[in-house]
Amino acid sequence: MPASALDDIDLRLLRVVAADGRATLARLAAESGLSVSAVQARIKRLEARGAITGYRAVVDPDVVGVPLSAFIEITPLDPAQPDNAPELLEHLPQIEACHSIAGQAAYMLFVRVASPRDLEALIRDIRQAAAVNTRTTVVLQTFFENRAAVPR
Amino acid sequence: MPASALDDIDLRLLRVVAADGRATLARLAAESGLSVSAVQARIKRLEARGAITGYRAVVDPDVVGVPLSAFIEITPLDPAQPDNAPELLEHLPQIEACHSIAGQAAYMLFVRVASPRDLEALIRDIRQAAAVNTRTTVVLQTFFENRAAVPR
DNA sequence: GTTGAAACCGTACGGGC
DNA sequence: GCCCGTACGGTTTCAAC
Repeated sequence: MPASALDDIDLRLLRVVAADGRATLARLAAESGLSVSAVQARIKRLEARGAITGYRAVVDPDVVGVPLSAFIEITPLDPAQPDNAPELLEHLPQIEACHSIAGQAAYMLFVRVASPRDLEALIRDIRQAAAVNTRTTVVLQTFFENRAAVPR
Repeated sequence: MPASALDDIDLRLLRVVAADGRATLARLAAESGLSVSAVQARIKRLEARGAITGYRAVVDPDVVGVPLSAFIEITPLDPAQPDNAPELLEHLPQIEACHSIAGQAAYMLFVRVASPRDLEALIRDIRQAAAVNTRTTVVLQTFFENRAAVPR
């Protein structure tokens, strides 16, 4: 796949659409100085190239019943075994993110659950599904998250 | 602020729109069995109630030049001082999320930067801005993230 | 990239349950 | 209260340039 670099207008469009996924082509055109059609062609290119991987509504976790979140670091019980923890854990919808990390643990998960009781059950499920030890850090308060990551 | 609970249709709409922030009212109507007007009224209610806090395009960090991410735990140097680290750090755009946490550290940050060099500079900025110690865990690979968090 | 025209969509309003 | 149908203006789409 080719990789003609993003120019300033692309970055500008990405910044706007990252902040407002429903921005109209007309607004994007106004903010970039291009015509509506030119903007549309660029957006389609950005989607095709994988620069834009999707669009989502941001949902308040509290309102939909998952007010408790936590970081869970996991480490395989047997380092000799093949390690495919991400695949083994993918089916658990409470796991919002899964990163492999440098440091003592092998992976860092970010999870959302309804209650401490559900967190306990989830940790049990994770340990069992992936044969890992866990180290859980409960989130007390979230000051901000989901901030758009398109550098100026 | 009232809080009439979300019914099954609301949750269904949230699930669809969380996965596809550009889903049309027509599609939401088809998937929920309601008319376009009814769906529109519900979406507006969900936005007004704060169940939907916004819409965004998901941008590939690699493509926009921030391929390196990390978790940074921070702890105030002087526990006696008033602790307003989140406000002191808000101006740093590389910080994508800031949570206060239970455990040894006070806050967990998630950051994105272009290079190890930039990570070093960011850590220095954080220490200086908020008068904190830091403990950084570099992300080696992200298997998944941004998974929609609307429970079934 | 641009223009323009047609199809589609979001919105407001009227009405019925 | 919640829902449906319709009409209008804005938006997306795609051809031709």
